[in-house]
Amino acid sequence: MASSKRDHLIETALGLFSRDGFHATGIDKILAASGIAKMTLYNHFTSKDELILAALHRRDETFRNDFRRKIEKRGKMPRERLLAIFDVLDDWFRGSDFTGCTFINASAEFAKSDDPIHAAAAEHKRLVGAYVRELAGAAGVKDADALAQGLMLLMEGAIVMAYVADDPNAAANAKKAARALINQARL
Amino acid sequence: MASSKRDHLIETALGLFSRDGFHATGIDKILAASGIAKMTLYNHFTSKDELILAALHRRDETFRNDFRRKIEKRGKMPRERLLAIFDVLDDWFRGSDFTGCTFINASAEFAKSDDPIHAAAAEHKRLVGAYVRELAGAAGVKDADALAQGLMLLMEGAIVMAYVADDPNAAANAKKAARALINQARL
DNA sequence: GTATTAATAGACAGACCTGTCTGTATTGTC
DNA sequence: GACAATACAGACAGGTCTGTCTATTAATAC
Repeated sequence: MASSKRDHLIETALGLFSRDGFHATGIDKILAASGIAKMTLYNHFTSKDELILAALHRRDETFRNDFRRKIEKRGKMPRERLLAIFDVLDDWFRGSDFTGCTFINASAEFAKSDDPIHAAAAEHKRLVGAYVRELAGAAGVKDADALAQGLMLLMEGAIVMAYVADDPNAAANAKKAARALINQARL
Repeated sequence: MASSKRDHLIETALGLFSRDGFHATGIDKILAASGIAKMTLYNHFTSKDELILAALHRRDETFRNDFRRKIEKRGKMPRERLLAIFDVLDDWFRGSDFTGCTFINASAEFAKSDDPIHAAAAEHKRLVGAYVRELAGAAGVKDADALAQGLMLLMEGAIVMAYVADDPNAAANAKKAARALINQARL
């Protein structure tokens, strides 16, 4: 309970950062949207960057939890789950609140690779990749590393094509390519 | 000659936008880096957004020209060229000035899909996709559309993994997956 | 050589940004 | 009901941003 304001700030900030971008979202907008006073924010976070990091951390956790849960609900067999990835992406892309990958967007705005925000984005991708690797491993293919890397590329590519190029078939196309990769990985 | 200042502004702005981001690059930085007066800039462009659009247009042209030239130098056979895509990407990623895809980054900062800047990014991806489709068509596979879409996903995924996740093998991994897609597309 | 055009430096307005400060009100705890 | 912690509104400082304006200088054309 001690951190209900903190939570509310993180959630509000995350929504605005995702929708409008990080630089385009000022502290004042977050305060107005959340109805929280400025000093309360600076009581919980030392700076805007720290709030951004907290928001990304929150997003990483909820994203990966939801991702895993939805995939494992859609398929029981490892091979099904590898393909289910792209159905989950499809749902995500088609949602009215789809604003691309917040981590890719964060990396774009905080370009230096040693920026903590950029590093948080890299870590997110590493963790998602580890989960895909886990799924590929369970599928018992010959080279699970290579398959996982290939699927990860298709996933990230699908996000970009859906968001930047506004391609409504990005996830379906990626699923088709993923099927080819999985078939080729047999043995 | 009439537009040497204009050219210089575009080149300077493009470099700073790519390296530091669009919002993080103020007009004054561009002026200082180019040694051009503010009124000269606002004589050639009505606003910063218009300069951004001009810079993206320049980047689109040079990128696609270089891309095509390098690919067609690396391979003569259509199938070779499809794979050469990923060698060209590899060189790009390894360059010391690699800052991700300027268009993906622009989309992140100008999130609204009806923003002219976002639209310019979408158009760039469409044009690159058309070129890949052209290469796939020349390779005489069964479903050239599907192959081109699959390769495009791998390309965009490689850019993201190289830039966001700092994966030095992104292009090589993508090439491996591309080979699998091409092999499966036979006939 | 003179008229026109283009570029210059730099001040300026007005808006927005982050982060600090003050003094008051509200909350939860004992 | 008293005390401590938390949150409040809102002013404020100091900086940055885009875009405008002015007055001067350089280049170009006829």
